[in-house]
Amino acid sequence: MPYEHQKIEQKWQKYWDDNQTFATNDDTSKPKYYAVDMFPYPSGQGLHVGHPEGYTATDIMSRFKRSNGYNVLHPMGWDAFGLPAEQYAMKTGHNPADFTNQNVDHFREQIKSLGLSYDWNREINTTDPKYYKWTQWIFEKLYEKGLAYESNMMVNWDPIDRVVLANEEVIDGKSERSGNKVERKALRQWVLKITAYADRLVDDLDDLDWPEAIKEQQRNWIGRSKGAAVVFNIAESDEKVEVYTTRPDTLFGASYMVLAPEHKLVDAIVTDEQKQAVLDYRTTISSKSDLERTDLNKDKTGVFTGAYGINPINGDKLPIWIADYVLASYGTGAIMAVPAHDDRDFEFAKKFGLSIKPVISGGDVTEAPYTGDGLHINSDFLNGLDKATAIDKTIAWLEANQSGHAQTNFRLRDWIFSRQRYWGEPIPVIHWEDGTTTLVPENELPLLLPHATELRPSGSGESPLANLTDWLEVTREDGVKGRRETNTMPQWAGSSWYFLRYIDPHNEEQLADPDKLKYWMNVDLYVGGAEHAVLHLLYARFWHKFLYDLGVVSTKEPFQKLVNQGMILGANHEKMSKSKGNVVNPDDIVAEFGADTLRVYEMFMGPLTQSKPWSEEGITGSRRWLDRVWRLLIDDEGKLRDHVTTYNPGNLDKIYNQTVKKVTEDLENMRFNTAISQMMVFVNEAYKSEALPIDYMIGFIQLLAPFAPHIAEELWVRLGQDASISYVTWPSYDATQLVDDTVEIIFQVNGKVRGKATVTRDVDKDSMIALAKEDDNVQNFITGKTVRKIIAVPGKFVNIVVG
RNA sequence: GCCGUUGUGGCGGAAUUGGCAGACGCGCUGGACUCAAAAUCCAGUGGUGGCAACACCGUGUGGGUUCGACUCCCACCGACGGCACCA
Repeated sequence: MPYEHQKIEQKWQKYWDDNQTFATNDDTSKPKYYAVDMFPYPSGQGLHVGHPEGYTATDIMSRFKRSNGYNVLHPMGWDAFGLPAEQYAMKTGHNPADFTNQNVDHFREQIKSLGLSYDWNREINTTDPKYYKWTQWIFEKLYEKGLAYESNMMVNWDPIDRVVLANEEVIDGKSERSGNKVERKALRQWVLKITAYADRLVDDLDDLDWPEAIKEQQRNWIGRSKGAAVVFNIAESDEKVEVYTTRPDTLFGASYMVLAPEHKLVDAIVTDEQKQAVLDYRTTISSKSDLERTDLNKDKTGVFTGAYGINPINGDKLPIWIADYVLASYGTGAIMAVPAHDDRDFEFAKKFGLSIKPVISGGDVTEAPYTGDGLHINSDFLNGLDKATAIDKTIAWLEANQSGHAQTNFRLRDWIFSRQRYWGEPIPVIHWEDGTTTLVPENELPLLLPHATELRPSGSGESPLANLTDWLEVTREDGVKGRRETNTMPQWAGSSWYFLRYIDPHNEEQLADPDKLKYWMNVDLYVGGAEHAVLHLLYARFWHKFLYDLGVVSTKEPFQKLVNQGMILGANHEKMSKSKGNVVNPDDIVAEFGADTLRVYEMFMGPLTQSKPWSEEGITGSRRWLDRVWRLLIDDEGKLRDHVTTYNPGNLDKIYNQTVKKVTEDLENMRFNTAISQMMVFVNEAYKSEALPIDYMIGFIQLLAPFAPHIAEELWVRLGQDASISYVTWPSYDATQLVDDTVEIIFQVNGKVRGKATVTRDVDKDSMIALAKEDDNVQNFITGKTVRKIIAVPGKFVNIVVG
């Protein structure tokens, strides 16, 4: 009887469901293992072959840990709010909730067909009011602690359709949908003060078991820098400008100043002659995106304001310019320009004929800026000092003269938390006509998203919720009228804490039970795509730290170990996409070859963390191997083959024990591709053997089970074992079987292999050298030459150096 | 431009601590089975030369360290991903 994957996979999936094999309890007597996949956005496209890669990896680890006596929590859920649903709803006139639920059902069915050992009783959905009640609750806590505030922030604005656009909806400065030219416009937004946690978000990275590259990206994103704030008085004015610099030591070299065009002080200091030029300049840059202002335009632009700043250290009068290379959102939105020692300032100074004054020796600043270290010149009391000393001395001078102070800055900006969208968690806030703002009382949460039959833009830049007057307008007991917040939360909100809810998903009283949180946190393994390296992981860490401060969770960090799976590319080595026609649908693979084949193939393709191309031949190879495993044990009539016996002639002892060792170690390190390769070697050896000792077959099936659980369960019972394999103790190996009495050693001459010999394991150095010298081929290379040196490592090799 | 990742047979990849480069799979070649084919099983398979033993070349390129380098160091080139003119 051939290997019938469809029958077998259906049978065991039903068995696991009926027996609740993977339902997890809070048995705290066992060590715990918490494995989480980054939950998917249930798009209308359905599952992609990239999804099962990470899911299989965490599933293998979960199954492996169950066999090793761990209490394993392995859940799945849906990140189901999001822009595509809203766009689709606008286009078709449907409510996003309806087809989102259909998409979720489709995803669940597809994921279940892969035989993943999730505890489906813990399934969560970010759009479920029982879930988002707690998302709203966290927001309210943030608000109460002063970490959520309203502020005018720049957004992408379509001036004709009067809607706010996401960055991804803006293509070449135009709206993807309407084609209208997009402007930057300041709009009232809810903002979360993530910058209050900046130091901790950097410092606590050190203890995490994350890829170094991801940690580095987070550090760069947060961008902590140490420098100084310097205050410049403005000539013929009472105003002052504060600038931020990482190089206060170059203060004597400052030759002009630049304010961001949006800087508050510009209007106050601009002279009448320059007013029009400043206005015009602002207009030209207003339509530019950040990208256009920076990367796409290498040619520096700017306008003189007519005003001058006074350098506190030497009284120099410095012209004040505005230029878009200075950003309002970083530092103080103003800089002192030292063109001799900064690339950008140099370029700007050259273009506009501003003076360039060297204050550090080492380069030729008529040619290029010098940014290296060196002794200071033209700098009064700093002359002759190096960079570090001069920085300290300048800061001391600034502080003594009330002209500045040491300052740490972050590149990280506060998190714009509101979206002008319908399909998101409502922000539980009411704006009253008396000018006050209050939270929706905690006992009234969740604030439900009202059902909308037809979504229309509000026309005011507000979300479509502004059209729903019944929901929008509220009246207090004292008759004061109010209006609900029409902004909703971003998709990042629900995904910033979902791994906590899995721990206690049905709790109506609190976000999750503290004792359960204490037992299960942190997440021991978190797997997902590298595209979330910064934003999602940073936001989730921020919320977690906030919840830690509140005493809700007892750990500082949410994810102890993080692994990023690589991308699965199309057969042409390009990213899979509909337009390229290289998309592979996992449903087709499961139907034709089976889920076990898909799992084995995706794990065998290469290291989990690397991108690798899909191959049609590759998948058939994996299927062929599972066929081979089946036929090794089962004959044409569907019976266990007679050569599976209790008699052990010993010829498989070594390879079996090697295989158990290698697969176990590879699993511990998530090296799935080499684990599978070792099992293939074992099967190849088993095919050559007359007798197959049943104990070895049982052990082998256990090794196979995490990778290909359905076929493993089936062969397991056919080997006479009780169903099911999921919690059976992992096999061990006999280390004494791994060592041979003899070893093969190699003979080298000048580092090149010239011969080999088989010797007893405990052979000594001298006899190895003697054997080497006797070797015919070695003699070809050493006779007539002087032996200069001999290196011998017992049991490994002899290297004779001749010259 | 900057940052990150990455370069090994025809292809995916292995070599975990500096010690036989190419495990395993795909593909290809040959054999067995078959009337034949498919499937399956067995064997071979980095390149060049040689009947062979074996020799030379070979891990993106050029240098270096070392008895010995895919592995360590320096410089460069290509591919992929991300993006901040961050003062």
